[in-house]
Amino acid sequence: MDERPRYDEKLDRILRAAAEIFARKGFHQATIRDISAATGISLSGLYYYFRSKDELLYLIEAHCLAELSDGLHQAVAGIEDPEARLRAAIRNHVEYFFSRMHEMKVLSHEADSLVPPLADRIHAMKRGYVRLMRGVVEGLDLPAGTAGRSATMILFGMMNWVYTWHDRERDPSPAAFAGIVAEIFLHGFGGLDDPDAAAELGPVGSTKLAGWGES
Amino acid sequence: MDERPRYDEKLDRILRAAAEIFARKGFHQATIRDISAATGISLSGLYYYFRSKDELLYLIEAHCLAELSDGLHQAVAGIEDPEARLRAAIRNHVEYFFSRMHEMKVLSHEADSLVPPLADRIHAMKRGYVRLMRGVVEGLDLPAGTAGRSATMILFGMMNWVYTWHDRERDPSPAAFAGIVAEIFLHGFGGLDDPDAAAELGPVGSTKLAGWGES
Amino acid sequence: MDERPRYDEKLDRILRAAAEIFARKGFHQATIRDISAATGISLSGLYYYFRSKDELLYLIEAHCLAELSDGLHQAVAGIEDPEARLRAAIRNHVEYFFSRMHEMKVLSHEADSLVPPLADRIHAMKRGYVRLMRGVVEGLDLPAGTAGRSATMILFGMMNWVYTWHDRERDPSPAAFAGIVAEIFLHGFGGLDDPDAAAELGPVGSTKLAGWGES
Amino acid sequence: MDERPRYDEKLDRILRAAAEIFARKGFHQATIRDISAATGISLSGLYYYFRSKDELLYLIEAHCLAELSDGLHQAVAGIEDPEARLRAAIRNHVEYFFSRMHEMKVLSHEADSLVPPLADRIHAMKRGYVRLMRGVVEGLDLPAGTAGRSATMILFGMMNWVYTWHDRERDPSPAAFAGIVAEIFLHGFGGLDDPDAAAELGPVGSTKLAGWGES
DNA sequence: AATGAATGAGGGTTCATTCAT
DNA sequence: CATGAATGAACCCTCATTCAT
Repeated sequence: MDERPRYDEKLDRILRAAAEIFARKGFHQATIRDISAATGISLSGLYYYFRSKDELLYLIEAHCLAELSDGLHQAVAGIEDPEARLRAAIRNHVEYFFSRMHEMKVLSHEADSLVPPLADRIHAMKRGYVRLMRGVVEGLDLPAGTAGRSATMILFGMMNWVYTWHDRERDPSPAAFAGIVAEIFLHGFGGLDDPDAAAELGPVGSTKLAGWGES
Repeated sequence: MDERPRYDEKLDRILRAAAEIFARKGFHQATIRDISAATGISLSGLYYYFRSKDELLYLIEAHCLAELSDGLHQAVAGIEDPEARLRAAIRNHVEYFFSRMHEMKVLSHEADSLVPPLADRIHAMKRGYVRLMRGVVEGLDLPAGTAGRSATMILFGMMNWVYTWHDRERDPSPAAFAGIVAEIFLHGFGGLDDPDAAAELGPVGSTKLAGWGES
Repeated sequence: MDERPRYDEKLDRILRAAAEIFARKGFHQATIRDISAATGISLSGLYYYFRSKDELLYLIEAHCLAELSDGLHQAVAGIEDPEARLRAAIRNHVEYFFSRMHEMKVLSHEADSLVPPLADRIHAMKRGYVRLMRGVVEGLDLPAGTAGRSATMILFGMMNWVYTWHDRERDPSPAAFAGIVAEIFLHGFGGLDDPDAAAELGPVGSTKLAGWGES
Repeated sequence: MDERPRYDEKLDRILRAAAEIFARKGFHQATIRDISAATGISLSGLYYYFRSKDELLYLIEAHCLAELSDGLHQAVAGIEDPEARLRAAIRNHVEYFFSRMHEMKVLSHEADSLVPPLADRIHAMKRGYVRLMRGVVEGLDLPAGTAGRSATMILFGMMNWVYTWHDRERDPSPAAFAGIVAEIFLHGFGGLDDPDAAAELGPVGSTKLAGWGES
């Protein structure tokens, strides 16, 4: 009576369609009717799978955060070297981000769109994930007094901002992008003269992005 | 005769109030009534100052982009050293961001909220500003083949993401933050053992942010 | 083959649960889901027992009216004295009302909630019952010209209104209430100095009624 | 900002139309569109005059209760004789009831349709009015121990039930009805041989009532 | 330069009911 | 007998916008 239907195939279809629409139009501009049209499920039929539009957003975000956290745990497991751990963590984040671009854009962009009951749960999950990542960052040999929090947030900025500018046909592949981010974060832009990393920076293409990245 | 009123004091009041509300609730969730209540100007009275809610967003964003670009030109004028130019450019961006946090959050967050007629003009201005910044980035001695575009976008991510996590009582001051960003971008996280930059990293405080930064 | 299942135990359970819910929330505010939750029978399973929500209301009302009429016939059978007949009729009505408070509240309150096909049958039954009661009223030695209809309706008002105010912990018992009604109707409020009737008027208690009776 | 527009002519028109519709279809079955159609005011235009459908019901009920209470105060002012006071109080109630039949039906029938914030205010007003009436009832020379509460509620039942059965073409006029109620309540049905009161009891006519009164 | 009053076009959500299994 | 899944038709309410004054 209180339980949602299990995470079955149909719910997954709905969640993916909704993520795509939320990513494209924004949560508040997207309508349940849009999702109905995209899935072929009637307006009221959708409410069998979620209780409210808010809960739909919650389901998308919670699912992603869970996968993201699981991935991070596995990615760093068994790695001792601090830099290697960080590279693995960045690679996990970036590759998951690209593999679930819609969902991650929504997770990044609609942080304030959820309200208290559900927002609290998402924030708790996010806090947990950030804490994990911060632990990895602070595992580096930090100069005394350096604030890991700011550094971690700057790292997230480097990675999460990607949804505003990255063009698949023109910009680096996920793996290359992860390498660049790690290199800049660890050694600065100068480190990029690594010929292997640089070689993966893609050629010029076309884009239809509206944000900062439409240069 | 067809022109909108000049940028007078009252319009400025409206723009600032609107920016605060758009930043807090998001453009689409904010209502003209909210702005009416915040400014004390009647609903219909507001329409003397802008033709539509979209134009209101446009006015806020255009004003900011103009100031941001002007600032950048002045900031780098006369500086020859590539690293010094970049530090100046970063400092200009970051300090303007903090001085107009509401407007810059809106500019960063509502990139897709404008539609064609007005969106085009904003995008053109943004493109111009990004090109300027990219020029500064590429002025560094870059390893051959390195993609300035990705590097520039990563730099913007480091800076613009700040609206999601920065807490004035807890996190670094604008100047300190600008220094950290420049240092990481140029020499990596290791560079932060610069005692002067590190010293400015603030102590722990309280925050009520909902995004990635609530660690 | 086309017939609804007989009035079996399970239907009775459904009817009682529905009456309680209809009484509490009102017919139109109550949902079939409420009844599903209250009975533990699935939404679609309920439709084996009734064809529509309207029919459900009909079944409740028809059942009550039948019992009410049967009771009245038996109550006055063999009584010759007009006043005694009236007292018996009132007692039957009041005691049945209290014994089936939910159903009788529904019958009293939802007179307009049924539509033509079913409404007609209920109205016919109600008419029959009212005619019976009116006959009893008019059996009294009436002053010439006095309208029995108005008097009968006033008597029903005295009795049926009870669902809006009566609090079991505070107000007279069904038997006492029936006595009071009969006394007032026959001899007026002055007649209440009958010590036996008056003695049964209950003490003050607590109530949570929302209507006229929450004094 | 918090105040509703004054009780002007247009609001009055809306309230009367709404009362008629609420009386006819019931509060929950009536739609705002019904009211829009009946008044000629657009759906959204109506919301300039009330904040919600609930508040609309509240406005109707509060207005009536205020007039009813004021009327009662004036009706009994300066009358010393207990029976005369009661007759005046009954007359006020009954005549107001008939003059505002729709509103009073709504007030009587939709006692549970309002929810906490607004319901509380209505209940407080109702309680005040009932207390007034009860005071008048208890002003009679009551036999020791007689419960004024039950008697008062029975009196209200005699009067309020009228909306379920009274047919203007067939049943007594308001004044006559008030006289009958007073007579029965004071001296019982036998008192009706008063030729003057009895003379006003109307002849038989047709009715389309669905309740108990369609005899 | 400003506003009170009004509106058309949705948007999220509910609900009685059905039907394949 | 019983149910999980689905749906069409509404319903309340909101909001950007307009226009007479």
